[in-house]
Amino acid sequence: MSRTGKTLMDMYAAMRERFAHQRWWPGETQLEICVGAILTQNTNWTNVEKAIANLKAAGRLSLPALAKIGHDELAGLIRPAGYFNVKAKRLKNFITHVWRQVGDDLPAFLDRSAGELREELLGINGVGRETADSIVLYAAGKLSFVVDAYTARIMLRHGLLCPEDDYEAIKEFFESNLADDLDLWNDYHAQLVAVGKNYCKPRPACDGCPLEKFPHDIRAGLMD
DNA sequence: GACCAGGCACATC
DNA sequence: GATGTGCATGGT
Repeated sequence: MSRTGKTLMDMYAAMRERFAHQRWWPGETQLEICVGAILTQNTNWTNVEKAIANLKAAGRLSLPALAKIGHDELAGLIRPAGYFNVKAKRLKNFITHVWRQVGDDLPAFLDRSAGELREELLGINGVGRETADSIVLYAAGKLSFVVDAYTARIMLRHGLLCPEDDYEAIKEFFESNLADDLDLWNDYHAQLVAVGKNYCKPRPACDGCPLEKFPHDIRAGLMD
């Protein structure tokens, strides 16, 4: 293993010791994972849980039900997840795409190589790189490392990547330095999210800094 | 009241 | 190709 690979594994060990295995994705079925992946776009997971609970309570968390549901009803059910109008469209795009291809047989849709499935998903309007990778890794159970805002922020702050590294560069960094181990890729991303949620905030905590009383946006007040 | 949360598409330059 | 903007609820 490369020195970089060893560092990544040491980081994983440290996170794992602190948080324990995260047992992701938090969803009972492949469909629930796909739905959650779309609903969690730029949104706190607790809000997504409310939306998914609404779908379950309404008996709408199935491919046939979602294939039939109208925009207004769907938007109303997923309202707590935020961006409910755009997410209703994105969810519909995904469901319609799958339904036309395999009907109610989601496992059949997911049953192809990671690369092929990723490209297929990226062709759906509303499914971007993170959403596609989440579905490939967590719903299909195939090797595709998931990069998110936490991942980029944490790795940047630890000097393991540059500000100009884009999604694909970060993804490649992990995929080429970690062993091809589904459980490792699964939990590595989940551990990074745990670190991000608990410690690695956009505005770093600056307790004790001599400049603490000067706000980070000090220039805004000087521009008048 | 401000900030933040497991993005993405689209308009504009 | 890079940058800016709209989308929206709910917790801290």
